Amino acid sequence: MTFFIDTLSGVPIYRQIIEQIRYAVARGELKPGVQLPTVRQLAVDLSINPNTVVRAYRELEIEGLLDSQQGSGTFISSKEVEIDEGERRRMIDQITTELMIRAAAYGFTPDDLVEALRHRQETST
Amino acid sequence: MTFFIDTLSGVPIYRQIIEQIRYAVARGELKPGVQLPTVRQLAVDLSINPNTVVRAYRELEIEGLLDSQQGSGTFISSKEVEIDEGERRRMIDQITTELMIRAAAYGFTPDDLVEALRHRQETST
Amino acid sequence: MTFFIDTLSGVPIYRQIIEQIRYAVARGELKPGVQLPTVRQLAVDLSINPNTVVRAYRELEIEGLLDSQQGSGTFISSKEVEIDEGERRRMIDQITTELMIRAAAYGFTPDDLVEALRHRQETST
Amino acid sequence: MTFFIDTLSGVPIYRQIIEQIRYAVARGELKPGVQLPTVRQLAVDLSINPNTVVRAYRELEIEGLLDSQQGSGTFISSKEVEIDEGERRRMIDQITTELMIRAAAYGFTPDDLVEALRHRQETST
DNA sequence: GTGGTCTAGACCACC
DNA sequence: GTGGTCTAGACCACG
Repeated sequence: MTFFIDTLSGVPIYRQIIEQIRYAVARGELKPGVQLPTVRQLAVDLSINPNTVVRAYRELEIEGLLDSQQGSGTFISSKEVEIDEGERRRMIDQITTELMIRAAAYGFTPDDLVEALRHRQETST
Repeated sequence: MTFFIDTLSGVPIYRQIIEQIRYAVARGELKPGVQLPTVRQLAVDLSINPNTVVRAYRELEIEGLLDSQQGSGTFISSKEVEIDEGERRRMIDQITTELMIRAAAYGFTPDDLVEALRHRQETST
Repeated sequence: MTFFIDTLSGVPIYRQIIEQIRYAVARGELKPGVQLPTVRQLAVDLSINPNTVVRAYRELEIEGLLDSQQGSGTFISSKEVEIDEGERRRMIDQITTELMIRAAAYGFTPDDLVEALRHRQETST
Repeated sequence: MTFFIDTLSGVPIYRQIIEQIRYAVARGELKPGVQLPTVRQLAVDLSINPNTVVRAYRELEIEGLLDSQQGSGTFISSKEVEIDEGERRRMIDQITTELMIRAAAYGFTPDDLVEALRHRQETST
């Protein structure tokens, strides 16, 4: 997989990595057993500090999404990570809330957001 | 105006204040010349440190949205702050992008988001 | 005399009053014995707090430029205020220093300042 | 770069830092990408509180002149900060106006100022 | 009373 | 190690 890091967004790098891996798994691009880039390799590729990669991998390992095997590498965990449906529900609620507030601060209505989302879908199709 | 601070969200308090004021001005609730709560008063109301309020007010003053007058108080700036339309466009793009990535990390599609937004609107009607 | 107060400049109001009186005296517009507006009158005229006028007058009285006479008003002092020549020298040095630094922060050279000053003189002639 | 703080001038410390950085950038001493002293280091060097440095850096970051990267340091922003020529013009006007008023309060004419500026240039040559 | 500045020191997030 | 945020409390400038 390819990563895209935006150092200007203010979003921590390790978090960007985490979310992109989670996303890739969620949509099936990364299947159980697949090997991820090594810590050092990814650090070089993204021109970032290896510790940052370590931190992202470790957090996903704790979560159960990855399996790090000493000496051989890091892999997508075979055991499906079931996210509790209630938790998932709360998650999308939290996300929409935060972003409605942020959009509202610039005078955007929820309708504007919906339109922007639709526009994104069309252009990326 | 009334403020609502969520200390658990991870969003800095001063930033929450900034966005709520920006929002109130954007939707016309706070008009030019109107006085904001004093630094000390708002600090007491929100049970936070006065310096935190100072910081929020100061940032908005630099931006030109507020006018602080030593000895008399802090007011909504009389000069309209023109937000460049291009900038506003970039803003909603950035917001929706972040929204989509974070949602995708939990397996939500843009359609799920639109639905969540619609649901919000209906329930709040 | 007429006063001009700029509340947006950041320069304290009482200081603007002080400097304008000092200036008027320096160039001979206000001669010894002349009565200044009463505190209340000036406060009303400039739409400011009477205490602000009191402060300006008091500071000039301490300096010896004004004489406040209980019950009758405030007057330009009859005794010439001799400013020590050394002090005057230090004053202009301090002023030029501060303003060269401030101008330099925006990339202006002393030559730019000289030119700007000359331009002022011509346009105001 | 080296900083010089004058605690007796009445000019806030954080503002002195801001102007000296702005100046150094304006005259090309600090180029894009160059790292500034760390917050703690500069605080020690100048014998001031780290928060005061933070405040100066922060203001310049909002302005776009600096980039602060958590964990690595504070740098001169790569993106050139375009100062609008009209704004620059207004700036020197405001500065010279203030200079002339303050000088006039002590009986100095614009010519005296020009002379003082010239004198400065010669002696510093 | 108002806001402005500074200090001292804490804890967190990130690299 | 770096910067980011917040608190507590001081003193000053201003109206």
